[in-house]
Amino acid sequence: MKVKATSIDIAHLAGVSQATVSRALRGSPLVNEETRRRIQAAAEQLNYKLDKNASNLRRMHSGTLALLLFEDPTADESHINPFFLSMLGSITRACAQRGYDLLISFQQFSHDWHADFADSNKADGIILLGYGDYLTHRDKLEKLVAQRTCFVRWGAVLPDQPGVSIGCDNFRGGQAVAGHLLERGCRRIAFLGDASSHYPEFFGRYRGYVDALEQAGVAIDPALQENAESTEHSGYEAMRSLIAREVGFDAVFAASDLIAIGAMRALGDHGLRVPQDVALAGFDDIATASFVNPPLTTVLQDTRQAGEVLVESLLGLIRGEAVESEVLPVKLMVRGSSLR
Amino acid sequence: MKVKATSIDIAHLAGVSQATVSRALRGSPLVNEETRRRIQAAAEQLNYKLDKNASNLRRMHSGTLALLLFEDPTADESHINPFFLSMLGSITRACAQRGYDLLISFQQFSHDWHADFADSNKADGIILLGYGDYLTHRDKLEKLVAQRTCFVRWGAVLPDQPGVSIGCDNFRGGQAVAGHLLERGCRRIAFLGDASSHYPEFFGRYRGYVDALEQAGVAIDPALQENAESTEHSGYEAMRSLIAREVGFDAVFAASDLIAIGAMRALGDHGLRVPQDVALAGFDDIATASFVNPPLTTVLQDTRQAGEVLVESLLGLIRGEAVESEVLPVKLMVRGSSLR
DNA sequence: CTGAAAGCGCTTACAG
DNA sequence: CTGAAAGCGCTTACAG
Repeated sequence: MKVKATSIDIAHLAGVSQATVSRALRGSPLVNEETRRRIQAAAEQLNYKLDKNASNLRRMHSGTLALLLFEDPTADESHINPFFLSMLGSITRACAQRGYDLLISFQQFSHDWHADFADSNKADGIILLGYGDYLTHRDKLEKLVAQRTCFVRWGAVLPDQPGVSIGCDNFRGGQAVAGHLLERGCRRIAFLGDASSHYPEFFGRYRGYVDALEQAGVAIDPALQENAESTEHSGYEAMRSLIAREVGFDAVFAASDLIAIGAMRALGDHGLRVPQDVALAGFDDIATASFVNPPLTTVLQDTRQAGEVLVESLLGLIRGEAVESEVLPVKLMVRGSSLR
Repeated sequence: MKVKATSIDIAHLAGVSQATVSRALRGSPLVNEETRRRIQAAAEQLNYKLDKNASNLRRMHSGTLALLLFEDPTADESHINPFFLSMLGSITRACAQRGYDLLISFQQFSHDWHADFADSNKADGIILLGYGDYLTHRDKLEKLVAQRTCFVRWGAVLPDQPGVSIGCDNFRGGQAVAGHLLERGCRRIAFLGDASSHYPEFFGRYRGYVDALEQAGVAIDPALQENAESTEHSGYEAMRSLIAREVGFDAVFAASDLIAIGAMRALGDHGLRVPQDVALAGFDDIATASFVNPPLTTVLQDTRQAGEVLVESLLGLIRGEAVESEVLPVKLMVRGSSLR
C-alpha cells in the first residue's frame, strides 16, 4: 500500500507548523508568500494530497452533491432515458466547474430511498431526477422538506409543491408543437403519453396541446389521446393501439422522443408514411431524434442550462439562500417528420 | 440548518458509552442483544445517521469507488455512447450491492486527469471507462501503477498492459459476425471502424473479421476498411465515403452499433436496401439496435456482468489480492439486418 | 460484554 | 504572519 504524506510531513520538510501548512495550501491570505512557496514545493515533493475525509469532517460539509436518478420500475435497466443521461452529463460538468464532486445512485421510485447521502454527511445536498408517478412520491418530498434536507428536483413546476423544482416549459412546448402541426394543416392530432396529474410533465405538454387546439377552434377528441410511458416499446404499443382503434388522425404528438421513435416504427409497420400520411413530433430532442428517418420534429430542452440551474439552485439552498422554482424555456426544432 | 444527532447523543439517551453505541450500530458481536436494541431505538428516535467522514477518516478508507468516464474530445457531450451509459448503470448497481458509493466524473482523454479521487482519499479505487486513443494515455496508466493506485479499466485485454483490464472478447465477436455474414453468402464484407493499435478494441474486432475471412479462404481487401469512431455521425460519413469509393461490397460490419446505425441511414440515402442489397451488422447491442428498421444484427456485450466484474476486481485489488485481467464472452445476436 | 482513551488528518479561533 | 491547541465524530486496541 502506498504511504500517504500528511500535512505534518510537509510541515517537517518545510520547517513550519502543521497549521501553517494547512493555511498555505488552502490559500489563506495570512501566509507569507515565501513561506507558501516553500510549503508548496514540499507538498509537491511528497506528492501530498489533502485528505478530504479529515477536511470535510472538520469543516462539517462534504463538497459533494448526490444525484438520485429514478427509474420507472417498468423500464428495464438498459433503457434509461437518454434525456436523463444527457442531464447527468451536464450536472456532472456543472458540479466539477464549482469544485463539487458528484455521487450518483440509481433508485426505484417505489423503494424506500430517503436522503441517506445527505443524512450521513456524504453529500451537502441532493438532486432528484427522473420521470415517475409524481403523486406516489410526493410525500417523500415532503419528508425531505421536513428534515430540512437541501434538495432540488427536475420536473414539472407546480404551485403547491414541496421544495424547489426546476423544469422546462412543458406547456409552451406542447403549445408550440400543436401550433406547428395545425399550421401544417393537420386537424386530427393524436397525443401519445399519459395526461394526468400523476405525470405532471407529460400533462403540461398535453395541456399546451389542448390550449393550441382550442385557440385554433379545433375540437378536442379524447379518443385521440393514448397513454404511454417514455420508452420506445411503450410508444410502439400505444401507436398500434391507436391505429387499431381506427379513430382517424393526420398527426401524432408524442410526449417524448422515445415514444415518437416507437410510434414511427409502428406507423411504418402499418404502411403509414411519415410525414406524408401522418405528421409526427416528439419532445426532448435526444441525440437520436435528428438521426431517425425522417428526422424528428421535437422540442429542445437545453440540458446544459438545466444542469447549471439545478446545481446553482442547490448550492444556493446549501448556502441558506431563498431559492425559487424555475421554468426553463424550450425551443421547437422543426425537422422532416412534420413537414407534409 | 438541521441539528444532527451524534453517537454521543445516542449514548446519553441509551445510558451507555459512546464506544458501545459505535459497536452496536456497526453490528459488532460483542454487544449484548438487549443493549443493542436499546441503542437502536435511541438511534431511530433521534434520526441518527453515521457520519461517513468521521468513520472513513478513522478507518482510513472511503467506502467509495470513483468512475472516470472518458469522452473522445471529438464527440459532443450529448453523444455519450449508450453502451457506456449502460455500463455506468450496471457499475452503479454493483457498487450499491456491495455497500460502496460511486463518485463519477467525466474526463477528456487529453486532459491531465490523474487519480485525484484516490489520492485525496475520496475513493478507494477507480474504474476507467471509455474509448479513446490507447497509445496516448498509456503512460498515464503506468503512472497510476507506479503510484500504487488501485484501478481497473474497461478495454482491450492485451499482453503487456499496465494494470488490470476487463474487456469483452472482441476477437471472437469479430469472428462471429464475419463468420455469420460469410454463412449468409456475403463475400465482399466491408469493415467500418479504426483498425490500428490506437483503438485496440476496434482492432480486436477487425482481427477477428480478418481471421474469419482467411479461414473461409476469402481475400482481405484493404479497400473495404474505412475508419470511423463510435458515433452515428462518423458511421454515416464513413459509409458515404465507402460508397463513393465504389469498391463494391455486399455486407458491412460496423465496429459499433452507433457506427452501424449511421451507416444504415447512409445506405438508405443512397437507395441501398438492408439487408437485400447490403447485409449489416454492428457491435455492442445497445438498446436502439433492436429498434432500428430492420433490427440490427450485432454482438451482445453483457454490461451487467461487466459491471460486476469491474467492481469485484477493483475490490479485490483494494483488499490487496492478486487480480488478473479478464476477457468476457460475447454473444452474436442475429436480427433482420443481416438476413438476406 | 462495556468503558475510558487515543487518534485518524485536518481547520480555525486564540494568542502572540 | 505564525504556532500551540482544541475539536470535528467516529473506531478500536486495551483493560477490566
